[in-house]
Amino acid sequence: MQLTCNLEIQMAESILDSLRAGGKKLTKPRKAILAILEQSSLPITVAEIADQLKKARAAVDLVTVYRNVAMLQELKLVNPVGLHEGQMRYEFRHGREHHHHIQCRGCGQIVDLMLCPLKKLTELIEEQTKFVIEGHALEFFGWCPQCQ
Amino acid sequence: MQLTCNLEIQMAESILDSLRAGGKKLTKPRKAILAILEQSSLPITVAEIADQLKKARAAVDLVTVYRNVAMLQELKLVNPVGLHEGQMRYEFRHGREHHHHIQCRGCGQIVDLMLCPLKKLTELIEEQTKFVIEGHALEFFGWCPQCQ
DNA sequence: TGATAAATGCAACTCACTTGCAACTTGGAA
DNA sequence: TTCCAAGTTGCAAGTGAGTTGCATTTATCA
Repeated sequence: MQLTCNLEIQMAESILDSLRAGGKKLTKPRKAILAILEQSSLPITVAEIADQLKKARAAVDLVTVYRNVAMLQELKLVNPVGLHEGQMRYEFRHGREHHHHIQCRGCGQIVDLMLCPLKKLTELIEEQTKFVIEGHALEFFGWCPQCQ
Repeated sequence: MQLTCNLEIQMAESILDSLRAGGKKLTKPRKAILAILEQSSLPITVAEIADQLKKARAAVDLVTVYRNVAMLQELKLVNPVGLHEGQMRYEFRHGREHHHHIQCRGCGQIVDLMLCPLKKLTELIEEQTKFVIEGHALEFFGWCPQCQ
């Protein structure tokens, strides 16, 4: 029976630096949460992070996951992804280009879309509205090949 | 003291037709909810609809507002607008062009953006992913002139 | 090694939204 | 005009995501 926790992965130095710069400690629960986020190729929910930690025998309280995700968001290490599902998803930022997502209305499957057509438009909107734009959310919804 | 309810407005025939076609009844609470939605120039929340009805001396239970908004969404008479505030907003569709929104991170102010750059991109994504795209959500976040 | 600031886990809470059900409207048929 | 079935409403109670308070624990650094 496998009793060791295999979440000890190599964390990029830049991430550790960001944490140190923010006066954050590298606790065991925090390392495990960071590992799950880094391993996940698509945005995941807080509950999913907690579930995976439980399965990996590194159970962490849901509250701790919420607090860590909020902290990582403040440090801009994770992006929130809102797909109008009733809960938020989060994805690691490190080493990934700015992108968007499409989700199937049938099975819920999420696919990365490695594109963003909004740079020019952002400037135009700033000119017209006098807002200073900080970010945007763009998601597509539809039906995947299997669910059509 | 004003005792009459001034929510009796002229409802577009097309809306009434959609309701009839769906086997829906035109109850007093429903008419009042439709009136609030039609009068609102920006997306509003369920709680805001209920508040406005209370002020107009036409109080309707929150549950009834939720149920009506869900029904209007199914009939495609209102659009959901998710600004990641912890609650959804809704806007009447009738007589308004497809558009998007920008919200100030300071004061929460919402402004309509009468544009959409996503038609061509949607076709491209359908080609590449083999999804059939049904809709998209695009919101901008930033700081309005007063909050900068 | 010891001090201290940060982090954790638990319990209890808030708030958006949903569900079950009995009582009440609406709108069409008799 | 009256009656009735389908649809609708309001209330109470429930669900589920996310938050808060607080006592205990842990990482970090002098």
